Amino acid sequence: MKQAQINPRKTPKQARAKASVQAILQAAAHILERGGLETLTTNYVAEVAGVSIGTLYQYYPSKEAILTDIIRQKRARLLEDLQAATLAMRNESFDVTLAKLLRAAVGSQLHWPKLSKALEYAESFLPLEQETRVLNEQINQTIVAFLEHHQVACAPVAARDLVSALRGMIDGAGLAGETDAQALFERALRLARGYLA
Amino acid sequence: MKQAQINPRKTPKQARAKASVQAILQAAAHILERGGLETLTTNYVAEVAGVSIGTLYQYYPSKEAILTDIIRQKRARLLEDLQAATLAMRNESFDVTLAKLLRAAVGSQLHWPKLSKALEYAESFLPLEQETRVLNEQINQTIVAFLEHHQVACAPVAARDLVSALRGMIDGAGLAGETDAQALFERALRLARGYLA
Amino acid sequence: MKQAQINPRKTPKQARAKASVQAILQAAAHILERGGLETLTTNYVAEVAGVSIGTLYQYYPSKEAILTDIIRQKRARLLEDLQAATLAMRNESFDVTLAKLLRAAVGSQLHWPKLSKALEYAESFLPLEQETRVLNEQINQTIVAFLEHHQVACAPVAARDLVSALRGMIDGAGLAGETDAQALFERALRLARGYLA
Amino acid sequence: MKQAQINPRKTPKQARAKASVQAILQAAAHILERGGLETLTTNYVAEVAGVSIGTLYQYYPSKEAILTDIIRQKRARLLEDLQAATLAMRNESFDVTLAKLLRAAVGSQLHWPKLSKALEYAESFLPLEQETRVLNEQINQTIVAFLEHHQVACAPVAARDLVSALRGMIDGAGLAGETDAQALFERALRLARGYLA
DNA sequence: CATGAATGAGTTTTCATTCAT
DNA sequence: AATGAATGAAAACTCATTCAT
Repeated sequence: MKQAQINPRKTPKQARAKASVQAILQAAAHILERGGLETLTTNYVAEVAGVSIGTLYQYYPSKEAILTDIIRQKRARLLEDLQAATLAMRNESFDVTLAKLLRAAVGSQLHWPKLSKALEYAESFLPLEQETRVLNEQINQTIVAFLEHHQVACAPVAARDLVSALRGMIDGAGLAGETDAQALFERALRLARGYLA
Repeated sequence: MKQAQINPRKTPKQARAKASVQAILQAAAHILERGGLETLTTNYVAEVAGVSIGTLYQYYPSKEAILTDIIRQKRARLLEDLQAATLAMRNESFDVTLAKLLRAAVGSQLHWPKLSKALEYAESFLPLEQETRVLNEQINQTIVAFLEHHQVACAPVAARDLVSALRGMIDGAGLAGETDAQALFERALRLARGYLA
Repeated sequence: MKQAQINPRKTPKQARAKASVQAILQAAAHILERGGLETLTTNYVAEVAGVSIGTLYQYYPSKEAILTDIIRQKRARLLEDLQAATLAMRNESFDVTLAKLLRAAVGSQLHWPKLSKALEYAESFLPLEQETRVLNEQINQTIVAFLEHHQVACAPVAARDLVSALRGMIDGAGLAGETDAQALFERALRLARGYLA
Repeated sequence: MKQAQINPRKTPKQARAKASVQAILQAAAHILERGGLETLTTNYVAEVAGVSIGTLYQYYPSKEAILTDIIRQKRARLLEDLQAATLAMRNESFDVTLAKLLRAAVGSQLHWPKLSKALEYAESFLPLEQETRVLNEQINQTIVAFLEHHQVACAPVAARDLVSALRGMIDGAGLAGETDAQALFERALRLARGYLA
């Protein structure tokens, strides 16, 4: 098993270059959503992105680097949403903040279920780069902080349980074809409240 | 996108042949548990199984067929366990049967978390053969029957939610290094009871 | 390019063994007629013949040996027919003997055109064993003798031309789906008579 | 029985790419002429062509695709020659045009007899692509038109007979080591004229 | 910077043949 | 003699990655 270089190669400065990078990431995400990890090949990503394979390798030194970058972006956005959800937690009831958190979670996963599942599986074998590991840690801390603020016992374990259970549940619903975020949110709320009761 | 043949090629009759097939399946499972889907190659499976590549292809026409067969075996065993758990449900309290079900679920997944996760991901892109689809349906029916027997509303949706949430949670715990089945079982119980309350 | 052993391994003496050899040859011929050389595999021949692959190798040391034996049989039968056709040539007109020869040629090829073509192509790369080379030589001699008896100039070349042209023509008709031996025979007669005029 | 993809993969645009494709086709033709179909392997073709196996598969998705393309090229050239031969047929005698046609036929086959035979045999099991089927049809039409212009009865059958008989005869001569095109041409003329008399 | 042709290690898969039972 | 499980060399084919233009 070779250890691929995963840090992005160079930061694009020109507008055209930024567009290429975005096109690559979006193409990869589309491919994952349609066919999963086993259909993700660099040549295909370049083709769908409308750039040459050479250009792709200008910005990403390996296929893993692309995957890692998608994960990083997703995590960064999720962290933002979770932090926004807990921003006012000191002045809010437990239920209100929890609802905000769950809406963020559902929103981040429901509409691209295959993509979510593929990225989740990819995380299990990719050597994530520093930045993404930090993001994951911050996501975890955000949940832990919320739970501890409300005196939940064993907050770290509870946070892990909730995160993985909710991921599973939302993915399951998405793969089964559900699209009604509100309905799913209500069940997620039941799950989380029940577990924490 | 090539559609691989997934039905086993011939049924081994002699004892020696059965041993080969078992060796192949066990080798593949070991490889998945150690390195995940991306390390599963037919040559490597044959090597670990201690058979020649030709022998492997006598019994399985493709890598996908091996994966499919592992999934089928796992599902068959899980179904057995779940059916055993619900056997006496008419004379038992809700909580007692639920506990039996959750013990079966935890037992089936906790000790081979990477294998579980890999198989679960594999299911999402493999065209499962008839038999496995039937097994999955029966597993689902077993849960649904249990829920309906206790007047749970929307039993089908609840069954799906619970199954996917629990799978996520148990995998998450296993990948995090947990091995204490009892502790995990208690949290799983909280999750399930809370959701169904 | 390995030089395969092509002589039959042992001459079957028991009735059962003779039946096995015949079954093998017929199976191979059927397979060639249906799918050509590229579908002829030893395991498939054994399966169609209803014998085990081990039994097949009891009688033929290689795939080439089977092909060679089919060719030998075909050639032996053709030689017989051609010799019968020329038996009375000293007391017959040119046209009468020629007609007999052509009937034999058409009869030997028309009904299994793909088989004929496959064997013909196989001859071009197989190291034919002694016996078959002798048969081919005798076939040629039979034609040459006939032509010389009627004072045809350059009989050896003419014999070769006629044999290969007629083979091509009969195969072409057979592959095009013709089955009317009489009609084809008449055109073959025109071809041969015209060439020799 | 797997159905291989036979359409060329991408059309080479740069000069370098065109050179690669030509090298591949020529290498394959050489290999066929030297050793026949059974010595034609993609790795060997790539080696002889002086390109990597990957390059070969950039342009041809399978061995069959290479064969098909060689056939297509051969047929295209033959059609050109036959059309040139019949261009002035309305102002020429039957014999003059026929001679031109036969020179084209002899010229196209005599010098690469094993290649011709291999391609002819390959045609019998390859699912030819549209373009080659059209070429074959046009070749046939060219002969039929010539025959009909001279009031030959049953022109379609006669065309088929002549084409397959001549192919067989020329191949037979070539495989026997003949290289004198003129001598062969004269015998071909006798054959054709005799048949059509 | 962008392109796309070329590379070749690595995988999958086949099939003639052997050999223990 | 017959069986069929096992073998492994060899063939087909993929795809991440490099590099000349």
